[in-house]
Amino acid sequence: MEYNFREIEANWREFWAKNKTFAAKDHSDLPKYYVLDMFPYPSGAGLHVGHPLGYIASDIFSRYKRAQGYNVLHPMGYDSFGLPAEQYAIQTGQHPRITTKTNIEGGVDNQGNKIAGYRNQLDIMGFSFDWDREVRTSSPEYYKWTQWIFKQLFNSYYDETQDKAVAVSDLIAEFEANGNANVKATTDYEGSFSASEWKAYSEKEKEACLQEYRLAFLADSWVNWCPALGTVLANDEIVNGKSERGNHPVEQKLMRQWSMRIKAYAERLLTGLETLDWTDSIKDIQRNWIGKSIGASVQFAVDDSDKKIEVFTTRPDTIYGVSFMVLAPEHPYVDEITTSEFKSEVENYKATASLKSERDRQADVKNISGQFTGAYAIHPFSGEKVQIWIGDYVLASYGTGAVMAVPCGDQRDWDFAKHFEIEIINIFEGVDISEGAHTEKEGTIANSDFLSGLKVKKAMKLAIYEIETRGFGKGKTNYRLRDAVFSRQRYWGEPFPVYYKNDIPYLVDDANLPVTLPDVDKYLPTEEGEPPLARATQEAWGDDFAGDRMDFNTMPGWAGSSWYFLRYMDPHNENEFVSKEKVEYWKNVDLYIGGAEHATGHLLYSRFWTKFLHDLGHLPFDEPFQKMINQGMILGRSSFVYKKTLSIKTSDKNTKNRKAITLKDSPLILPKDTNTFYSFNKIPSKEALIEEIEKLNPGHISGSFNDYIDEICLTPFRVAIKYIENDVLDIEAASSDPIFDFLQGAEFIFEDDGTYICGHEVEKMSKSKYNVQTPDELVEKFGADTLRMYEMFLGPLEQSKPWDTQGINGVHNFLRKAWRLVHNRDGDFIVTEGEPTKEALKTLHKTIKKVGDDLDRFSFNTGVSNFMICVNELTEQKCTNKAIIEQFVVLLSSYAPHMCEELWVILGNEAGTVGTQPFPTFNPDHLIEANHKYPVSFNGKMRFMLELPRTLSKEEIEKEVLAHEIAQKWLDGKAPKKVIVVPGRIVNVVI
RNA sequence: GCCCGGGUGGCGGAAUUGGUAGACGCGCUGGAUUCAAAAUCCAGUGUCUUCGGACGUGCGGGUUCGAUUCCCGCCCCGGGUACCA
Repeated sequence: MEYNFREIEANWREFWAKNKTFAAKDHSDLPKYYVLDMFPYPSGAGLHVGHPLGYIASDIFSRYKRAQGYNVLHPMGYDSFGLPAEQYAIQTGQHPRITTKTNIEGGVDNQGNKIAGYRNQLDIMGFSFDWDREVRTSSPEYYKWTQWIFKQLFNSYYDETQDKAVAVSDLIAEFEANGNANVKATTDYEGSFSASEWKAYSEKEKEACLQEYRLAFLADSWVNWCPALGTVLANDEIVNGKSERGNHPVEQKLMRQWSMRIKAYAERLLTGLETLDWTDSIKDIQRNWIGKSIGASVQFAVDDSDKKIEVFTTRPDTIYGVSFMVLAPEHPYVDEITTSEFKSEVENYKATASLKSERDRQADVKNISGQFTGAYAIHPFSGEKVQIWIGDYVLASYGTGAVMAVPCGDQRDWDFAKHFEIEIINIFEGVDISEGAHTEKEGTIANSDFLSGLKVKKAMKLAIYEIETRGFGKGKTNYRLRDAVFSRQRYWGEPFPVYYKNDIPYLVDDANLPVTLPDVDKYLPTEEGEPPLARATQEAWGDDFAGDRMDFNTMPGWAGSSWYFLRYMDPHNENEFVSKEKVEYWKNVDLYIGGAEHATGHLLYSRFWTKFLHDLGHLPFDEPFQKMINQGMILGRSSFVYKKTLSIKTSDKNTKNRKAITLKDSPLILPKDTNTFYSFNKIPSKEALIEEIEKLNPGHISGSFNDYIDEICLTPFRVAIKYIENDVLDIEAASSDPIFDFLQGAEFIFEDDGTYICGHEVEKMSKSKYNVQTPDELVEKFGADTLRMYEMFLGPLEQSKPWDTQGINGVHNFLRKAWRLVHNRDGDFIVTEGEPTKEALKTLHKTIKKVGDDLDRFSFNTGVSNFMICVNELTEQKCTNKAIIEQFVVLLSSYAPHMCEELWVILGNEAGTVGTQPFPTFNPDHLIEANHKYPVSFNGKMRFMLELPRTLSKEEIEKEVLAHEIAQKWLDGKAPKKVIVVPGRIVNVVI
């Protein structure tokens, strides 16, 4: 029988599905192991070969863990709320629910495109997912519990005394008993009230106060508003001042929004990182994002005013270096403190600053701007008057939105002072600050009263002490992490379990969850600018409707993904989000595989929610993902054909049109555009092209032409990679595709062998670049086992690498060779019983050791190499021994499960059991040899190999080596200075 | 600018604790088989070479008997972040 992968793979997939071979048991005496993949958003474009990379690795690892005797939880689901389905709905009117279902289950979209379906695409890869546990974040059964968790957050506040989340009902009880005097909570509330005052508050006032404590709260906050998307965005959804999705501009807007008080967890999110087995790079990204800085908050009184400006500084030791203050233009005090003399200038500056987009401000780092307000602050220690300025280098959203400027110790303050000719006080002993600030946190403080003569570190401590004892402020830790905006003005997301009565938000009762997403007539904002859900009629909300109105927002994408790993443990539980018993058994994720791009979004929010649910006693752990591996991106390899229509880039920025290029006032004459395509190795050189142009422009082109013209080349056109094999273009097939009909009737300059060779470039895989490779095509051509092994063979999992199918034959051949190990030329099955040879045992055990070690360190690519070496050796040995082959099949089964199941049955074993066989045990005895081949080096350079018995002593080895004729030659009669002998390894002779 | 990764043949990559640099695969070259092609098999394949050997892991130094691996300085590429007070 030939290796008929199509038939074999189809049969086994059916077998696994029918027998639920990979179902995880919730009750087991076996130790548990939880392997999780980041679940995908099911887009209409389907999977390309980059997506399954991580899934293949996690699948291999799951199978390995099962072989090691673990009860493995390895689920898959869909992060199925999201923008693309909604955009599609806006364009086509099709309900996102339907689009989403089609994208998952396959079918035809309403434009007639065939959709393969994520599930089908995943299935053909032979993954050992426990599909009975599938979750979809957009299903009401799932988001019921997302809403429930939101309610817990709403009903909790962060108690800083206990350092955990506590029920708001406890807080209310405390307010009723003692007011807020003894409450130490993470809050935006600044006032104080007594118990009787609290009791006198109206319901509305009470709720307004509580909102400032709740972990999920409504607040008017400056949000990132994206007009093009019609929604607010979280900080992590913005890249370079534009929306991550669609690259639209984002502006600051004050809006009433749901937020999450993630700041309360800043310190725990930071320290928790130390317990995690994640890459340093991801941990660093999170550390930077949290952005802890230690210093002091100091109050500066404003002269002739009762206002006090609070600043945060990390350098309280430099307080005597303060020569001015700067407020953010948006700072609330600006209008009040500005003197009449400077009113109009300040107004102008504020207007200019507000017009500048976030992006402009970033681009404008070099441009120093600011405006004096006319007001002065009183230095708390020296009592001197310092000018108060506003400047857009101070951000309203960080710290207190105001800084004490110390130009001698901060470069930005220094630049500002220089620019506006403000005094620069030097408070560093023996440091020259004429050319720039002294920003290092070292040196001795001078010219600073009680701080003079102290080293920076000591001065900092003393300064904070004095600031506190004299009542100017206190030591403080500041975090860059902002509270996370949790509302989105979109349709396709979780509705909030919230209704309003007299503008007071109330939660929907647990018994009435989920609040299901109502149908609407259009997926667009209302004419009044309300979110799409405002379109839903009371009937559309059905029984969910309560109060005056429902909340019109939906939750952001990260709501559902923050806890999905918990739901897999207990996906059908109707009474709890996960049962205590099950979460107690499965605990947190042991291995999480996914992209590094979620470092500041999903990975931070999941940690936040996990810690929160832990605080409430629902989870026995407070970190969701113990170990994480970030797979690299698979890049596309785009192919190009080259048409002889010259592309010219000039250093002259004004010349956009190549035909407008002029030389010595007369237009540059270019060779006529042709319809001729040059094969890659036949492309005329730049010199040849210039020569051609010279002929057309006699006397105009000189040596300076090369300086003037940056680049001159044929015009490249992309061609879909499906028409290309080993860079050879199938002209006939490509030109019959309407997208590439420009090839029809074109002339071609071929290679000498008559083929047309394409050029290529490595870039991101995308539809528009015609370089997308789907797994489906490759599975059809080579089989899933080949694709699985090839994706692993490509290189280390964590590294980005270009996709190139050229090597896939090599892996396919390996599997055929493995198949032939037990089949003769006629395809008949052949194995021999009896004792294996010593050689075969050595090969097998060497492979067991290496493959096992490779799996333990997630080195899947070297694992594939080791299988290849094993098969090469066994083939050479003509080994057909059953015992050896069986062990080999078990070893290989995690990588190539279909073929191994088949071979396992052919070998006479029970169907479907290869995956539960114990991982073969390594026996080092089989590797021990009587002799060792010593590499013998002279001065560190290997000269010859010498096989010697392992029993020899150092002295005997040295004697044998020196007596060897090649050694004699290298010694050339001289005595060696030294001989290093590492028994069982190497010999190095120093001469 | 700062913080993380990374730089090894024509290509993807290997070398796990400082011990034979280039495993394995692709590609390429030659040969066998074939009417021919595909497939398969065999041999070769870092560079230079006076065929003795010399050089060789981004560059320059250092430690060591021995460095892709450790240390110092620099260059380049990828990712993150950026008036963060």
